[in-house]
Amino acid sequence: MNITIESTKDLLRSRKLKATPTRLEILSALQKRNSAVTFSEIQNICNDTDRVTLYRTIQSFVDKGLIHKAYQSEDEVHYALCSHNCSSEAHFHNHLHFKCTRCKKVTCEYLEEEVKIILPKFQIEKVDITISGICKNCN
Amino acid sequence: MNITIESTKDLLRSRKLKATPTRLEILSALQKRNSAVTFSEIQNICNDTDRVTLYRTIQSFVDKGLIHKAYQSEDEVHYALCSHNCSSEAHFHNHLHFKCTRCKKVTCEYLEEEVKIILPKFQIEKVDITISGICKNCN
DNA sequence: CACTTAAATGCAACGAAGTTGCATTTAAGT
DNA sequence: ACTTAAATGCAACTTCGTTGCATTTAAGTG
Ligand SMILES: [Mn+2]
Ligand SMILES: [Mn+2]
Ligand SMILES: [Zn+2]
Ligand SMILES: [Zn+2]
Repeated sequence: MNITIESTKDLLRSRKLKATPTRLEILSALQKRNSAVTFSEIQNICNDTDRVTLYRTIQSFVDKGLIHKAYQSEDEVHYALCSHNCSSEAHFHNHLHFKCTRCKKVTCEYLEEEVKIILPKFQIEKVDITISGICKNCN
Repeated sequence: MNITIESTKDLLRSRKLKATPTRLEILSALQKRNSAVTFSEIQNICNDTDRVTLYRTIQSFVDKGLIHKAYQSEDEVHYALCSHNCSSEAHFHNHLHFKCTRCKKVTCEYLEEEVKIILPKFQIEKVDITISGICKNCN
C-alpha cells in the first residue's frame, strides 16, 4: 500500500486526531524511515513548532497507538511506528529493539521463532528485549 | 560468607572508596535485601545526607562495579548489587531483570539455559532482557 | 597518637527537561 | 460561512541532576 499525505491524514483522523501540519510532518517522517526517532530529531524536523506541542504530540501518538517507546538511551528516548495491531485501546508488540553501535539507529526487529524463557515459579507477563550490536546495513 | 560491617568496609576499600557512614548505609541496605533500590528509597535510608552526595555515591558505586542499573521505570531507576565478577574495569552481567507487578520489587534473575536469539545478518553484542509479571514470592 | 592529605561532603547556584494554565488559533463538521 | 472542540504557543513553574567551591573527614604516615 502506498503512503500518501492523504493516507497519513486518514490515519490520524481514524485515531480521532486532527491532521495538523506538525502531526503530518512527524508521522510522515517516521513512515519514510525504517528507524526510530528521538525527541531532538523531531525538533529538527519541526523547526518552528513549540517544544510543548511536540511533547503533547508524542504523548497523543503513544496514547492512540501510533508510536511506541522503542529504546531509552542514557539521555534520549527513541520512538518507533506501531504496526496495525496497536490502537487507542492497547499496544500489542511482539518484537525486540535493536540499537546499532555503528550507525546509532534504533529499529524494531522480528524474530523467526519466539524466545522461550523459563523462570520456575514466576508468572511472566511481558518480555522486553533490547539488543545492541551491528545492524544489517552496517554489517 | 557472613556479611558484617567490617566486610562491607573492606569491600569499599578494596574498590578504593573510603568507608563513610553514608556509603556503608547504602551498601549494607542493598546487601540485606534481595531486590534493587530506587533513588528515593536511598534517600529514605539516608535521611540526612545531601542528595548531591547520594547522586555522587551512586555514580561511584556504578563506576567501581558495586552496583548496576537494573531497571528503569517511567520515572525511577532501580539499582542492584553486582556480583563479584564486576570491578572498576568492567561490568559482567549475564542475567535478566524482573519487575513484579504485585510487590513492585525489581530483582536480578539467572536463567538455567541461555536464551538463543537469531537475527540473520546482524552482529549481536549485548542482549538486555527485562521481564514483568508475578515474582516467585507473590506467586 | 598527632599530623597530613586526598577524598568526600554540604551548600548554593545553575541548567536541562518536562509540565501546567490560559489565551489564541485552527481543523473539520454542519 | 459558521461553530466548536481540539490543538497550539507562550510564560511560568517544578523536578531532576550537575557543578564549583569551601569545609570536613577517612585513613595512611611517622
Ligand atoms: Mn518497536
Ligand atoms: Mn542485575
Ligand atoms: Zn547500523
Ligand atoms: Zn512480587
